[in-house]
Amino acid sequence: MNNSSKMPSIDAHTVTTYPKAKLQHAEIVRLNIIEAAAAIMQEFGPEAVTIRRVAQKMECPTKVIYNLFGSKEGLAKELFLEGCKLLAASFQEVPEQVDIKQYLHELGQAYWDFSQNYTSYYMVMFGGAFSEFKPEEESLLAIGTALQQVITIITKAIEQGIITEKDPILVVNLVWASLHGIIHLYLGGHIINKETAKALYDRSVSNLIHTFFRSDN
Amino acid sequence: MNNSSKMPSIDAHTVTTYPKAKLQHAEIVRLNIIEAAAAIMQEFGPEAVTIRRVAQKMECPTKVIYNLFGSKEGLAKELFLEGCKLLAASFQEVPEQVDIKQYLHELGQAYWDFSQNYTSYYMVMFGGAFSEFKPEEESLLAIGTALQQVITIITKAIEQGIITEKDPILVVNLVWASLHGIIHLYLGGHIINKETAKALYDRSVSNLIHTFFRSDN
DNA sequence: TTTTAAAAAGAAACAGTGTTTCAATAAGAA
DNA sequence: TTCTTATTGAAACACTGTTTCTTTTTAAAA
Repeated sequence: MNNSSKMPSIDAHTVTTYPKAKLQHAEIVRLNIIEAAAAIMQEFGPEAVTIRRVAQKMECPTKVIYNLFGSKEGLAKELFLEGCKLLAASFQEVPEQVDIKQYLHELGQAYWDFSQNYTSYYMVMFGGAFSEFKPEEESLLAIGTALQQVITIITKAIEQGIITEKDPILVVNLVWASLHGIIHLYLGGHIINKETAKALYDRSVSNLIHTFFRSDN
Repeated sequence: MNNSSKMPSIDAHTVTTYPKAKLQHAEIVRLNIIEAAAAIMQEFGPEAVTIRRVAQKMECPTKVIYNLFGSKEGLAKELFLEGCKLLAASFQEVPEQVDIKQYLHELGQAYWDFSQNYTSYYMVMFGGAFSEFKPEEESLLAIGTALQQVITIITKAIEQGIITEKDPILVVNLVWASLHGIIHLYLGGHIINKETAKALYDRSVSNLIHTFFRSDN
């Protein structure tokens, strides 16, 4: 019985369908709409996320969504940020390794897994699934946060002198872009076979690590 | 005065706006529609290519386009194939170099230039600009043809033993995907600055060549 | 507590999309 | 010339993102 705080007994994730919450709980409705949109997206793909469909799932008029998000782009941005959180969480689940190379291999694997387990999010974030949405400053920053773990480990490797390149962001961008390229060509249907794509991916991870790390060991 | 062949004196690129050509010159109309779509796309971007707009430019009902292409996807495919031809031409304009490494550098530069000079085509071919279009067998083959020049030079390098990896397709895919990743992140707004993107690109080209070629020279 | 002004609801409409229908029309073969 | 087949071209359908507008509700002021 933890209904202690200011809000009356309303659980955002169970009770609050739209009409009961209304404007006094605008923030809760907002979160529920994002949740509804995410659910539709994950089940039917990003193209299935239409304002009307989200409104229907929320049993509310489309106007409510426009009041809270301004436009579809506004809702898309929230899904983008949600995806960034999920990616960050995926990286954080990778246990830190003493062997930096091994650690990077596993972070690379985590990135691949994310793209396969959350394909819709990946396409929204990096595949342009919502063509109306282009990442602005806040969204770009969220990607930076998600990649923080990778940036940190690369920076550490540079400080330890096992990576000769001085700019960690440059290294991260080179690695990120290369791996993204394979994932994106696969998701776009240019690489037909998943095993082929994964083999390319693993090979690319190895090549990249080999490129940036000193030759010995 | 070269109106010698079977067709009466009709120049596809000047005279034949839609109503005059009609079905007796269905193939000419077809080509004109592709041309009109391409013109709209290059001037206003892929999202501006709508059936109605193309039909308006051709002064014909939308039905004609559906009769000739079946769907918007059918028209998108033609633009895709058109782009493949342009990419192939871009590669062919690169003079063959005796130094294979140098040649690859210049082919890499040609790929970058193509993405910048024909951004709309690039987005249709590799960026999923027409979400309804996914490349099928014929389209994938057209990409292969466009990349033929690269495949050939890689194969030659393998035969000469200056690339140790045995599978030329693997090498081409790794290079292609990596470079595509950078271009795509740039076009998608994830890399804000063009100079940054180009620097990343050049560095990636160098890294890739260094990875696959024997260490000496 | 009553009045008043602002804000949100909720349906309906607008402008656009890809696509299909269907009468009127034209084309090529019999 | 007649007949059958295919094309025309406008209109409609089902969908999209978005906006308008009247009714209702809400929160603050008197």
